[in-house]
Amino acid sequence: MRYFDIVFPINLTPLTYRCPKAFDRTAQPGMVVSAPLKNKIMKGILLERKDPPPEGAIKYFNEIHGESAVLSKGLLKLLRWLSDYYITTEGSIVMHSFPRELFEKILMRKTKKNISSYGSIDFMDISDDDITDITESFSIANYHTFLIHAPSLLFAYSLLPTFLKKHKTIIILLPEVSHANLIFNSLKDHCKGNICILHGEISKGRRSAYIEGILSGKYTVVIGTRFALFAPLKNVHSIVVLNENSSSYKLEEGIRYNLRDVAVMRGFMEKAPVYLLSANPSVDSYSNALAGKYTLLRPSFRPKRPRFTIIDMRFEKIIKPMFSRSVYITSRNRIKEGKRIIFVINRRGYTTLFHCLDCDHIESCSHCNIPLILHKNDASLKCHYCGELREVPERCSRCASYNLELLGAGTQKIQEVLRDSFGIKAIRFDSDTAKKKAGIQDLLQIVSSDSSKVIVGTKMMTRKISISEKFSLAVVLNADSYLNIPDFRAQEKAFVEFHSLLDLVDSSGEIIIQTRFPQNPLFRHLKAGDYESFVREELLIRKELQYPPHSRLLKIILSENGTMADRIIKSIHDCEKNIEILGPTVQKSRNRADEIIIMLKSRDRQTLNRAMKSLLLEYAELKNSIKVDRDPF
DNA sequence: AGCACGCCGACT
DNA sequence: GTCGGCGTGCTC
Repeated sequence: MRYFDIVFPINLTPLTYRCPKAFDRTAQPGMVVSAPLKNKIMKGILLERKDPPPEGAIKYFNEIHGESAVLSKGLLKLLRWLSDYYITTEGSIVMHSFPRELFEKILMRKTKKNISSYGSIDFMDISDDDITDITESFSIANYHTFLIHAPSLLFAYSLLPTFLKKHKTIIILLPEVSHANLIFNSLKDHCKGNICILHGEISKGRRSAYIEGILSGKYTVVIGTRFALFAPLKNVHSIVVLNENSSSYKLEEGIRYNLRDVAVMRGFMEKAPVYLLSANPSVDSYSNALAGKYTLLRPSFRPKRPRFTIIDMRFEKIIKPMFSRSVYITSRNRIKEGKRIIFVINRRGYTTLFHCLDCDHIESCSHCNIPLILHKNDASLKCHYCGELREVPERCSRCASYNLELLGAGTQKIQEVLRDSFGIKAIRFDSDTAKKKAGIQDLLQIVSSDSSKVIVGTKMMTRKISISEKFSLAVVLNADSYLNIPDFRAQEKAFVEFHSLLDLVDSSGEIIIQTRFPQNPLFRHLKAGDYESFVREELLIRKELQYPPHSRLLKIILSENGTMADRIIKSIHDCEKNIEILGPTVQKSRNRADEIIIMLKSRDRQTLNRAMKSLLLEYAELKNSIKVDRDPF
């Protein structure tokens, strides 16, 4: 008599079933079967069962669908690991992350339309001499993680054709849908119809066809976002994670894993090499490379780069709001020459502070307690966190004084300064203008049209503008807003933000950064283009403060207020001495009720896992209001 | 007492 | 996901 565990795509641990005699020879883990569950027949996946069957009556499963296993051994192992590491049931992982097409009827196939509206990029020619380390690594047919530090984003993308030549079955991950579409289009000509794309915006019909094609062996190259990593390929030869540092890989809903870490784990389970690829590697990955856990590969190609200029705002004369003398003069000259310029300011709206000169009161959001931003177009004060709108007051809401001043600047204000100073109409590119009916595609169209020379935008602009656009000058007007956020990754994020401007500026161009903290070592390393020194210095600071990667974090999110937080803290305190507890704090959210956050910090992950598992047992009746975030951002 | 409704836990 | 048990509250 054979027994199997079956995992159903519902939040449930695997359940044990008997294998009917007729399937004794054919049944194997990874197959899709139907089994009775609560008077219903439901589809699930067979898992291996090693322990003797549990006591009590055990039902038979009904039938097997398909000829062979749908999930490879590697994917099954990954499933087990995910449920253990992220402390959830196997069923919930299958429900959230595995293709639904494995269980549902394949929908009618629609005529396949190509994605054409998203454009494509021209890959650069890469000389074999520049990437000998990389091509040598191709001889490895076992698990190993390589971190490729590419000299530019275009170079990183341009490595893909080389990978496709060497590896037959390959998963290529990108952090965002738009990137995935772009690279899919660009790679199609390099493949012989064996490439498919999977992400949340692919229509159901096409997704079904792609999953079916992956199972039948038609598609061996899978490109995409989260869905692509769980593609049911039989044999994975290699996994490539592009822009591995991107925070978009970190999920903030459901099971909050970091796709990059899961990709490394799938490589391990499939015995396949994993390539993390970025022009700005994360400190986490880089430190793994320095520690010898990953192998660092650096192409010898060194492109000519634009130069960085750091402006010390403590001593510079400020001519216009946010415009130092140097920036004012340089931009005036470039505008005269008809050059293309981007201004980066990390704030939309008009002014950031509505400030009373008599009582120092700053108009703030009653819900989120952060300053409201003046939006001149719709004459309102807006909370950028919860979106609350308020009319612009004539008098201070605390002391009723008329003596109000506007402080700080956003994209609207900069647009106005550029108009008044240079008589030009700059394009505004932020989430306000991207949301308008014209939409982001139109905005990108306008940016690429020749008439648009000067653009003012937020971080969202620098991420969306294609790397085929080039500017001769980029100005970061308020660098300090990146540096002074209370996050142990603030320095790293800022470095990436400034460094990634290199991809948008001509090699003969210039990047100017205005700061009141020019002594920050980040700027020295940025100018020298020496990422490794930056990381080494950053790692020393994090070691001193015991932050990751020198420790592990685990975030507990409680959706129930009351005394629960205190009780939980006490339980952890009593059972684990090696865990540092931070909090509780209240997390305001724009679309959910307030949440209570408790942060746990420990040297090793096992301690955290142990504590969390016993905690969830102890508070089993409240498990629906306790969420866990491993390695939070 | 009888029945509709909603919440919550169990499902092998 | 979905069924059934159970408690609540309303009606006959």
